[in-house]
Amino acid sequence: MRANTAKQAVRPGSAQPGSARRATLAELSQHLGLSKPTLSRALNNYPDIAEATKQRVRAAAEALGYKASSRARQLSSGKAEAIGLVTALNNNGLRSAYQSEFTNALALALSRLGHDLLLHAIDDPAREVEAYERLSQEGKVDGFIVMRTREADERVAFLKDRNIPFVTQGRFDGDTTQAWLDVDTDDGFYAVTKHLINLGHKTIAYLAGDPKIYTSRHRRAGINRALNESGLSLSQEFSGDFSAQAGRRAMRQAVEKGLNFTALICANDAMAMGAVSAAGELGLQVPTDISITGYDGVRLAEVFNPPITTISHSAADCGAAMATMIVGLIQGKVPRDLQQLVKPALIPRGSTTTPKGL
Amino acid sequence: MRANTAKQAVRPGSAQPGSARRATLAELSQHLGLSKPTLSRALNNYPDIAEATKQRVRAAAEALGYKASSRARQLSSGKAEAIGLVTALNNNGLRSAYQSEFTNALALALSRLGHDLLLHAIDDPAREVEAYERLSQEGKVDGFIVMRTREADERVAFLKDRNIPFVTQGRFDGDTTQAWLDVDTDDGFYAVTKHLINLGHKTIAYLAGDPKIYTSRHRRAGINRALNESGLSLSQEFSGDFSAQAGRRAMRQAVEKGLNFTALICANDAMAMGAVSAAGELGLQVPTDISITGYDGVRLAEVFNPPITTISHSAADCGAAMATMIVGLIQGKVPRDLQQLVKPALIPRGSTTTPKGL
DNA sequence: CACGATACCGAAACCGATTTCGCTTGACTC
DNA sequence: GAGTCAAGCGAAATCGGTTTCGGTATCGTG
Repeated sequence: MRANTAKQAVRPGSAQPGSARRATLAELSQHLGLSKPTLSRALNNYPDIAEATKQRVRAAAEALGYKASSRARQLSSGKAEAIGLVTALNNNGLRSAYQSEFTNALALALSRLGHDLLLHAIDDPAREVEAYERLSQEGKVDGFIVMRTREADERVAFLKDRNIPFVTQGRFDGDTTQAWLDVDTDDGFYAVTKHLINLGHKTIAYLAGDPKIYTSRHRRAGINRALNESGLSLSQEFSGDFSAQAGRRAMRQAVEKGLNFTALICANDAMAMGAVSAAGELGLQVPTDISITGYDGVRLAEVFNPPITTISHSAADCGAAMATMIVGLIQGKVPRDLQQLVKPALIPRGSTTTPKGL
Repeated sequence: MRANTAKQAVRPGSAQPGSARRATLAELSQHLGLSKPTLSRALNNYPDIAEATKQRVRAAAEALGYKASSRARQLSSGKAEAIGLVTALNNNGLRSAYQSEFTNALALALSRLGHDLLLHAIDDPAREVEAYERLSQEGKVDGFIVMRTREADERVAFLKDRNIPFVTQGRFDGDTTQAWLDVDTDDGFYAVTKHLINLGHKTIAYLAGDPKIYTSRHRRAGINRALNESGLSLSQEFSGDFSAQAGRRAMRQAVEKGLNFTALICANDAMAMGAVSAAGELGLQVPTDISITGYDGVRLAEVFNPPITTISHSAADCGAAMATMIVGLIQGKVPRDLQQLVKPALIPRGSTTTPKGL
């Protein structure tokens, strides 16, 4: 009998590339002379299996290249081991930068916690809830991350009704049992407004975003708080939809009507960048003629011309935090940090300075 | 006996919100007096089930709110019904905009084809292959989308070896059996170079990206082709890493050495925007003093100040196309469009004009 | 020495679908 | 009227794990 070429011989079906058949628990069982339940418990580190056995099992599993089939595990355990993230296709290429960073962080943190991230995109916003329904009914996910909650959010209503675990990005003021993470937008806009006031601005305008977004009123609240403290009030207000185009439009409107403010607070970076661009085209110098601020901390704002003063928080941190929350909820251990309010930071940059007269 | 409240009574376990227990095939079977296999085949529209029976089954399924458990189906059918997308966490917030758009389109198209998108993020690029291995070994996905292939790509090598279906974004020149989609970068850079030449530029520089990226040589090829046709050659060449910072660095370098060109072609939009920003800070007017071009069609480039002339293609179209390809591969029907070369389009904008002397 | 703990492990059921194989029927042929 | 064939459906196995419920040693204890 020849010395057999150990490694190849050990793993029968998968020597040649292509035959990707992996070892099953039954095979491992036969190989070791131990029952399937014992193997299962050994591999999952149950306390009622002898340490020596565990070692032996683990070694054999390693040698045979055994990896538990997640499909089988999911079926028998009744868990999908996955979290759903439903995103409606939006044409806002700027916001998606934040989203992308957030999503990646979320996926990373989830996988560390033994869960996958199931990304589901829809193009028809009207059928959003349907997506949640399908994913949960078919048992593809154990819970959801719900982004950018709205007032009277039908997604939230649905998930609550079905008792499906979920964490929202967006707070719930009344409900103390609902898990959410939110950015302290109020605080952020207070800071940026204060920043402008401290620079000497007395005529400040605001370009708002979609009022349906939950955080819209927090933005205005922060701004008003800062203005009130100094006995000021908003010189003018525009409304936009968070797009760069909206920023351009607002800027044009402002100039057409005769510019009556020295600083413009924008509800997000995209609109700020749009406004800055338009300002340049309209013969206004930023920041000497007009100061403009954003919100989000989109990386691009940093290299914009001029770089945009903004308020930012770590998308990655938020993603990681929400991952922990949702997995905690699913596993039944209600996290104590059920509701987290993240403080954003003011990042002063080149798009703001003292107003002209000063 | 009272008239029972029909709807609630029909579906036993799920009247009250919370008890999310769905009907199973066995229950449906009992309800209808038909066997499980028959139900399964009826619901999956097999030809050997009477049309009348199908109708009856479908109606009952609808009434009972029956949705097949994807977990069970996945186990018995041996398919994960999911495609994996592994992304290494990168700090490039600009590129992620493209990625996000692509990913969403991919997810949308996949779900239409009955597949899910499993997003897996990793932070250690060295363990990238490990992620592919785990996802496939555990049977979580049926195939992969591999982004931005590199020369001697170990991901590709691994997947090929294991015979796991995958589609790459990035071509393979030799291999005609490998499924890929690529952008005709060569064509795009030819176009942008031609654009500059037509404007009258004779001294053109190039800011390259990571040379390890497969497409890097296509960029240069396109540029050279256009230059050669006009008897020109590159005035200067910089190297960067696709980040906005790299664009700033290159611009500073160029000015320090005494600017000896009138146009700068950047390997992507992010670097172009960085370069434009830096140019402004260095007292150069874009485009009058220097023309700068990008590549990618990042939405933000559109509202940059000035808007960046760039070369673009639809990330969404690419995502959808790749979804079709990978699902086709998995289902064994090798698509005829196994290899797709997408033509990008030149988008002339404000960052390019005729050089100063003209 | 008998008895109850305790530590480890196994048999069988189970999760909820799909798949294989074969069994009825009725219609149709000769 | 026997034989053939297709249409329509069901029994049982299967996918590969986990869970439930016990069973067997081994050990200490009174």
